[in-house]
Amino acid sequence: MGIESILEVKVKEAVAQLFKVELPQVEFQPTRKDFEGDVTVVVFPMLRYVKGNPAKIGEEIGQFLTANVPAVTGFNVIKGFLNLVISDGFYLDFFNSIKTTATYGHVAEKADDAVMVEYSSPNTNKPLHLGHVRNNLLGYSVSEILKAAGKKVYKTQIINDRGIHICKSMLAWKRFGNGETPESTGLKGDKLVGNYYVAFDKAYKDEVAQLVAEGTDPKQAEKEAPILLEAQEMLQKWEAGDEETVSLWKTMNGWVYEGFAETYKNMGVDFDTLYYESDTYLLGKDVVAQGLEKGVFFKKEDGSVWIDLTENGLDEKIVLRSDGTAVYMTQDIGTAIQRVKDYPDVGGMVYTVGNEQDYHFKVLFLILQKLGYSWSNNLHHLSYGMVDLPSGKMKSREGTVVDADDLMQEMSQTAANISAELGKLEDYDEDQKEELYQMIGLGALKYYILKVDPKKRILFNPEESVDFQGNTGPFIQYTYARIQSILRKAEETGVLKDNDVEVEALHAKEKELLKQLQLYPETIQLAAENYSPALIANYTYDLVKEFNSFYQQVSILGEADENRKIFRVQLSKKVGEVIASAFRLLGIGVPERM
RNA sequence: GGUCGCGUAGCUCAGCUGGAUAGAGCAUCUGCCUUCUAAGCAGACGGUCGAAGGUUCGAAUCCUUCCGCGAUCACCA
Repeated sequence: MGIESILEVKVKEAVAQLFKVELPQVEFQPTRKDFEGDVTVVVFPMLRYVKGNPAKIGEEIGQFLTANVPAVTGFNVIKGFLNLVISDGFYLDFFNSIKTTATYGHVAEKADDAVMVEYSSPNTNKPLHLGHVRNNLLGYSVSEILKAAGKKVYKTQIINDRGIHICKSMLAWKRFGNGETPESTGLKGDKLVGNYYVAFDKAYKDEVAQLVAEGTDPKQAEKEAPILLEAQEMLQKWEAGDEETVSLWKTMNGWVYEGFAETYKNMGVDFDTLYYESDTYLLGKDVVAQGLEKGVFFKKEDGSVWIDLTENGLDEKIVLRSDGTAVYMTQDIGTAIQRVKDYPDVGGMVYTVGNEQDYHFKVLFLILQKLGYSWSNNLHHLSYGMVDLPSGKMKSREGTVVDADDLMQEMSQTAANISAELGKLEDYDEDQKEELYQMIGLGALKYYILKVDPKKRILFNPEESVDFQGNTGPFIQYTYARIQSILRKAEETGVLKDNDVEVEALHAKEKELLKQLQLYPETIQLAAENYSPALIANYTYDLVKEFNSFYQQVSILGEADENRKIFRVQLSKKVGEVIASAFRLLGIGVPERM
């Protein structure tokens, strides 16, 4: 049990006894470094219940706690802040209670409480770019965090394999492709298909320009360019099940999937189950029909179906076209319901989708609530800001994108360059080096993206490479590697032990480390509640900074006292385990050496 | 125009449901490798927390107005 929960009870007891008042809650905070003490009780909020001078009240509570709580060995009061000094013994007991717990900080899975996390969900007509990277890293990490907080998690994505965008790539390939394949060109499938998407756009623009030159109104030209009309015709053929079209669609999608699979593997993300838009785009129509009967929706004269959300401060929103076909919203309603049918233990969902769709999800969740689904109160849109370049938005059609594969490759290369300069890995073979560089490069990239609050937009400057020093992934990996180095030496000299040891008078740095370790479980809970990997990243950074300071100031293996040496090794080991555990939640690996 | 989000040091970001003198990293400048990995440590420099009001014992945090940036307001997905 954490010190605060113990103190909470005792402070209430103190107030009850001293002032005959019941406190509903007590406010704690870690004592600031400039003051003596470990935990601070804020007296001000008590003034609503206890009348008097806050300093004096603090004084009296402090005396009570020192006399009645063994863990409290002293106190001081500054203004309305009661700073308590907590005994070394308390922190040592805490450490002994967790030091061999491999899953420290994690909560055991509650099986009845599953959640489905959707992320990635790319279009299948072009390669993944930096925006997808942020999406994937967030979705994956949040999934891991939710698991650590005791949820059962299904990771999923909906693959947008249908629609006019695919037809554009298909058409361009038919026209200009000469039968090219990933095999014949040596290109990754998604790259190949993406090239044709760009080729389509170029041809389209040329045609529009020509029409305009021939005197057509520019707006009309944009609608009437032959290649666009042909693409639309292709979509109709696809929907009608035309054999040749469907076959080409399958082939080209297949190429893209192979390309994506490679990218996902390199990125280190995965999925438990997949949904394809081509399977789900018709879902939801029945639900709309039922909702219409129930009066949730209403029909307009032209036959289109709408929902009126004006009383919720939103507008009217269409859920079915006048020709009876599904829109985006119809599909999402259907897919959500389908998912609960497929996985009945799912009681909530998380959608990792960019913030340009905030409105869509607000509406979707409201609709599902009005339809009366029990799980509709546990839906969350994990909304994140765009990743922009200094030149503005990334646009695939214009080629101003930071390609995911290229970026990961560059990061590994940077790691390799730095590593070669430092020259600490002379005895590693090429494969080991390659694996390590990838771990470090990816670690830098992932940390760089995940440490930022998801809501904020990221400005990514490809000219300035991602840092490897300071508050970065490699810094944390480096600290982990250092710890492993100590542990290897400790093992050789026989001081790597699990037994509890008596240590008197903790070093200030040891105590700080223990306090930081104590925060790990609540940090996971907080990160899960807020769907925020950034909290995990920042926690880990603080822990690592604390360890490096400790490492620099005290000698671990050079410590003369045997018990203390063993304790410091144990402490280092635990810090290493927590680093590894936290980084696993971020999807980042940790190296034995670097 | 309506709605939503963001605005903290030159740059990139922390700052939990309001709490003590607003914290890190990068950059710049000082020190520290014959002792556990210097991708490190210790320190200096750097802030009217976008602006103005308000609530409060106390506001970067909550409320209002305004300014700036972004997104969104399709029978596209």
